[in-house]
Amino acid sequence: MSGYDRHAYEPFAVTVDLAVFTLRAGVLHGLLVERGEEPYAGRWALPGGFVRPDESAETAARRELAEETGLTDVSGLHLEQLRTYSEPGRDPRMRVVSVAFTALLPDAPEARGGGDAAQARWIPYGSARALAFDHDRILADARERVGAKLEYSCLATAFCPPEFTLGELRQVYEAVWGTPLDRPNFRRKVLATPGFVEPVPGAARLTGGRGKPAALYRAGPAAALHPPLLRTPREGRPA
Amino acid sequence: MSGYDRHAYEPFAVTVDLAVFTLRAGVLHGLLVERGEEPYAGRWALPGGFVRPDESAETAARRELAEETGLTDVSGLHLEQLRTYSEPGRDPRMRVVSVAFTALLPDAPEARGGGDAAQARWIPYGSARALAFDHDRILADARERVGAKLEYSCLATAFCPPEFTLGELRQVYEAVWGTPLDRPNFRRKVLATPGFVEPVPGAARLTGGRGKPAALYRAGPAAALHPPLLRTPREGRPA
DNA sequence: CCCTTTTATAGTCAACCTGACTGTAAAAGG
DNA sequence: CCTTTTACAGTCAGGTTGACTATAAAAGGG
Repeated sequence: MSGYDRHAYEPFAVTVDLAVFTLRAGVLHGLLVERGEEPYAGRWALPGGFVRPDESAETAARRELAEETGLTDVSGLHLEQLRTYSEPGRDPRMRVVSVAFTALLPDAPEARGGGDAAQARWIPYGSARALAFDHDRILADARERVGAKLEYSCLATAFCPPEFTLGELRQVYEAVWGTPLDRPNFRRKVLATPGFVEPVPGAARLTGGRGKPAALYRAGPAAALHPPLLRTPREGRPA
Repeated sequence: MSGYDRHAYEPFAVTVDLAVFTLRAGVLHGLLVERGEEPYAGRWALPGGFVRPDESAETAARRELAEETGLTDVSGLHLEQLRTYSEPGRDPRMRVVSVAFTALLPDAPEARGGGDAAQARWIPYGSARALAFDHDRILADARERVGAKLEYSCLATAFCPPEFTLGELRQVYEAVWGTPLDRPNFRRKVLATPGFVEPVPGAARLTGGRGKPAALYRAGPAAALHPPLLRTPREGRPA
């Protein structure tokens, strides 16, 4: 903060923007709200809002998340800072610096357009284009970050309910990465990672759809995956 | 931005803080400035300053980096957003939201206290305690991030001059991770990763200190490491 | 009620990667 | 000249991964 005591400073508006993801029927969805006013009236945008004077960005993000999803308890949800977007001109009205967050939800309560948004809705990722402001880019950055974190962290369980099958966990990876994974290999890898998942002791089995019932698991205490679960490297980079 | 059009907003001051790292004699150093005024007068702090109205945080960070290091060309240096710190009360005078950046320098020009700081100096990481504001935490977060990125990216070359030996590259990993690495295995791994480094074609050899002269390499076109170069997992997490 | 489809789970096998280690070469310093 | 230091080549066993086969247990359709 060398310029701290010498230069005059200009005030900025500070907002949070939320890239909220969930899985519905094995497809990655993002939460979007329809704007009611100019600029970008009628366009879809990420939920978010101003940071209040007594809040940190994290606190504001969690408050907005609760307002927008209609969930009464968002304390256990995964919420993580993505990055801050501060280009001049990203908001046509004034100078706005926005701290973007990524949130992951296990199930998808139908979004009630809480707060002040006209309406909120879960949209399959990729089917919404031309969002307001620079929200297309924020959403893409968030998805990329989530995909990368699946490789070396236990983040995937944040998409799952408290008890889940390994098939559901695999669907998280497949939906976010957009690649099918080998079932037996995925199973072996997950079970070999200490602390990733732990079996639910009771003779617990679940019948969701067709095939053989699957054993239930809970998220384990581990936060990181050692060694990581890597996406197939697209191609070797040529020298 | 659901609250965008309904709630009044409060202005914030927006600053950038820089965690600048370099290697001197194989030891990780951070760039710190001594504060000349209250609060925290006389204490060490991260370099940084206010974001100007026509700047993005990235632009402001690069400008401050040039001012603080005295380098005439900082365009090629690695500069990356770390995260944003926004706790109320992190600055006793006013509401300041700070976007923190991490920068990596190959060599260490003796820091001239450019800009407005009383003086700027390279301090071995870990020997400076009780920095001003929340800068201890920012610096620790930055080091952790750099250590993690060394695993799965080609970031290490950002600490090296344009041409370097594999020994120098290995010292980067050892200094940031605080662990000695096996020389032959490190060499094998780096050379087996396509695009990480490429040999300097001329009969290029360098004599730095003692032993056998080493071949010179340049940074290659790759940005990511596949598969990653992992730190030894400290210990298996107990179930 | 049988047969097909779907999913879970067990297991095999070869290729690859990694960590630990040995050996040789080429310089500097005493 | 001998020791120390660093670079570099190579070996070897164990672990991990990707590809693949096989079996079990359910649902759905005829």
